[in-house]
Amino acid sequence: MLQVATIKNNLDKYVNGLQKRGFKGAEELLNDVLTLDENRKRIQGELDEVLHESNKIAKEIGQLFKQGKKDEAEKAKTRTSELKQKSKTLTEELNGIETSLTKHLYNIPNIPHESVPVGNTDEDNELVKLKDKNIPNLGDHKKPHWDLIEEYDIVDFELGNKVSGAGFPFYKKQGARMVRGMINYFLDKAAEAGYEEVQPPVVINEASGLGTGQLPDKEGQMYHMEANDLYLIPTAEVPITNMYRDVILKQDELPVKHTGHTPCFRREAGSWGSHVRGLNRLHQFDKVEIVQVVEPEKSYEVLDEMVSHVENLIKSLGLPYRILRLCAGDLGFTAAITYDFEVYSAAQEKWLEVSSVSNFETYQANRLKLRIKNKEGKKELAHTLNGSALALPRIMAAILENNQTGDSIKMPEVLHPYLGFKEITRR
RNA sequence: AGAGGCGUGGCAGAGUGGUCGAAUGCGGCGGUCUUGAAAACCGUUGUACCGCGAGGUACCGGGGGUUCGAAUCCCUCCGCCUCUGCCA
Repeated sequence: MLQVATIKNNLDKYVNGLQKRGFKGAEELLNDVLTLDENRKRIQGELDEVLHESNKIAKEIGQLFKQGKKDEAEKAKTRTSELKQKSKTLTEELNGIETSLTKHLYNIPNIPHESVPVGNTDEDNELVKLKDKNIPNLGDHKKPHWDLIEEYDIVDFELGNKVSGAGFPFYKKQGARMVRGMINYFLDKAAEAGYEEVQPPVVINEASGLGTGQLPDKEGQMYHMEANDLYLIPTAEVPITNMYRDVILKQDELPVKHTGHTPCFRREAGSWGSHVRGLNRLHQFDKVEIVQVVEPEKSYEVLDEMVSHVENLIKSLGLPYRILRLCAGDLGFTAAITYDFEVYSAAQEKWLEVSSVSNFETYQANRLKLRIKNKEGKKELAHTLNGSALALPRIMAAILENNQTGDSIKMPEVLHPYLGFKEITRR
């Protein structure tokens, strides 16, 4: 969430930033926010005065009772009724303004970093790096992964349909082992890079959803359990980042680096089509996430560090990949900048997004009330960042397709120790 | 799930209607002393908002209520503990 004071001091910058995103009516909305804030201050001031007055009288009454001057005390009571009425009115007015103000702020996205390219759709995303030399020539054996998984019996969508529904597959045999192996590999690599492992809950409350910005923006995209008013997490970002909600970090606790594996649940409402097949899009998938909380001055340096961590992971798996800097229009609600990683899946001849790494600057921290106490003892909002390292199903799809030989599917060497086999075979 | 108890500042722990933003201890910070450190002693030490400032307001798990006045009384929600029950 943006800070009112910052909006006020940088109105043009914020208007431009939102317009860059294609956000309609930015100027009007921001002006509304400023007006609401002005009103808030004014009413708060009036209320404070009224409360001051009635506090004073209440104290006097206390004194009078103590001195046994009951009559005078009773008389003083009558003076407060008008004040009470006034404070009630003002409080209601204030609550109304504050509700409206937060609602406005909740619905304003982050503004893009200056390096974010202009654009409206994914076609305007900027290609930062392309490593496609190792795209295999599959020749005669060029089966998409949805055929391969049936042939080798490693993922079962039918079974998933029966037990849960579409988009909830069973991984079987060497497929199940592959999932477990990749999770362990990714977690080990994150640990090597200094990320402390956590295993967070996979359900979150409303406050956490608001904290990282999934709510109210993505309300309809999360599974909601009404009986308990809890949500299934769409990413480990939510529980892990919310570990630091209402926290003031000391300098020596920084940087905060966490990694965690969780299943991720997404309703993907409205995003299904004929182009979505196999592992390309699921309602439940596994992901290893990396999260950092850092000082503002260091966040862009840290962003680069996270980008290269993800890049090294993909490289180590031997997959062709490209890195994109998302254009303003394609940027997530809370992000100031995002790098997407895509791997090339050679049989379906498609680039698949497998990671996105983002800097949220103070946007989440402001909602989370996540602050840093700096050397001078002053508190400032932290910067939060996160990235997928990595999301599994599409990685799996690319490995299966790119490494098929006709008789087997070769596994990347780095995974061998994690799998207990070097290739997937028909059995 | 049922019964009972509890939820106070970084921590521990007083406080059952006014003088309480809150005793006391520990911890933290500053100082005295010391070659240095410890101990001892002195001082200081919550957060947010408004205001140039003086100062004001709010906050004792969350929300609501009673009252001139609430940490204190009532309602409700959440959480924790104990016992009973149930169950990975």
